[in-house]
Amino acid sequence: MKDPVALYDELALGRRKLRTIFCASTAHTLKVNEKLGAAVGSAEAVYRLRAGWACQFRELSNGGRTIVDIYIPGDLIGLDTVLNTRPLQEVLTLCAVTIEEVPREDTLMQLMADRPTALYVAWLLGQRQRRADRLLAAISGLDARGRLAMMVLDLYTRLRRRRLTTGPIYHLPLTQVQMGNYLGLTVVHINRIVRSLRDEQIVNLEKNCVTILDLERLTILTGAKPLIEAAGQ
Amino acid sequence: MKDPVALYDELALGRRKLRTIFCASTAHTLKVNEKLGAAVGSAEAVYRLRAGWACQFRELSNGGRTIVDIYIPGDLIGLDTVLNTRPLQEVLTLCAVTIEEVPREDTLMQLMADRPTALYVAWLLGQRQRRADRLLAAISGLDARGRLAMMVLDLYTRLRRRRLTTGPIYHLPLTQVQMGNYLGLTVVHINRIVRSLRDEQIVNLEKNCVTILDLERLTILTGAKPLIEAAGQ
DNA sequence: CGATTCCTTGAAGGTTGTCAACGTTGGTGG
DNA sequence: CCACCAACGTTGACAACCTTCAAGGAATCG
Repeated sequence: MKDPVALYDELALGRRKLRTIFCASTAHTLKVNEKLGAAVGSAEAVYRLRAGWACQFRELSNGGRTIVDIYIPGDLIGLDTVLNTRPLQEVLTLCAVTIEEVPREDTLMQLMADRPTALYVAWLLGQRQRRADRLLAAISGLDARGRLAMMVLDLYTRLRRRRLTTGPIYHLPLTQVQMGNYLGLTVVHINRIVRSLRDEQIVNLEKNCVTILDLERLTILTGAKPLIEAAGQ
Repeated sequence: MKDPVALYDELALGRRKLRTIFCASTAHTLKVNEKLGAAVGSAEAVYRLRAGWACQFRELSNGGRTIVDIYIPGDLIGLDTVLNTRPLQEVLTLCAVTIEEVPREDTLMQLMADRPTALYVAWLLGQRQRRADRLLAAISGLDARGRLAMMVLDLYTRLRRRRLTTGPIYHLPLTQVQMGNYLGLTVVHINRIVRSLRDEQIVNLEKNCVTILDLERLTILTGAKPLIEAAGQ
């Protein structure tokens, strides 16, 4: 890259501008299990989670739901779907939530007219994409233990980066059914895996509270299957 | 949305501008199984597939690969990773390919300074995201037959939209190993599913050539499992 | 022709889903 | 306060799906 420092500065500038816009916007509070589109004003808007968690899901004609992304406080929601014609995806709160809303016409057109914010939006979209790709790789290539380990570690990393947790412990407002929808597994199996990871003193997961007991073994689970490996290549 | 027609027009304008930029750029040809970063100039660039297919993948510390997206002629490559610091993902050609390359510093900064192109880039990023989410939902919620059906149908739809195929038949430059990496299955199982779908006269898939025999049943496979269902809720 | 890669098929075993039942928790109203 | 209800968590038995292992066939290219 020609001038990485300039790019970094410009992204930081875009971030500040965006934050300013959202701070000046109207704030709403939502209860657990509310859909964003239905509860708040227009269905097509961009939101920012000030407090609480949410998730994006798709309905399977099956009847089941697949959770494709999890949002933690500070995340922007709806940037990836705002330009799409049909909203095939929806957003659900995972606990009581405070969100800042900016209606579509006010935001997006203005944001994209200014290079720093446009760059920052593109960066955010890239972040979301990388999360999706990581999840895809985990579901596609790991067994149930690896997937759960990846979820625990991934959220842990994201929370730490935002300074939302300090120790190896955090609040996880997901039911086991929802973990199953996120990881492509059934409740029953999630339950078994949770138990086995607790029995092995790797991670404790109960009452919406995650405690990482052995970070090293947890990390190993996310990358290499506990088989012959390491000689692979 | 306030003025959908204006947005649509602006996106179309951005698309034309982007196309102009790429048409004026240098074109490269690549053989099958070449990595984009290594083969062409700088590792950090944005490409456009003029002819041929490519795929984006992640290495599992396992040794295996997970294909997270498939690119067909006309697709832009690298927009989602260009702003990321570490290139944890790579792009591989699936057949002989002609690509247009625009180095990062020339493109991105200019693109994002202009609203129509910035909007179009955001739209493209949203498209890529939706593909990822669809794949995620399929792998997460469908059995092997459903996943393969979804892949066949998805690529069919994309090719038709680009006018790259007319009848219910198209060229698919993926080996069965690669299909497995894309769908989270093993070669052996892919092979069995391919056979079963052919035996049932739903889709014929041999020699890199897909022939859709029964579009209706194929569509059913992608949505509802062939079990009790439909009474679900 | 040999070498490599890809496709194909069978048998055995493991991971995960399904079904069914019960325990636990938290909230609501009599 | 207690009964009740609903949602969530937990556990066992069994079946289905998919992987692994192994081996051979087919196609492509030097």
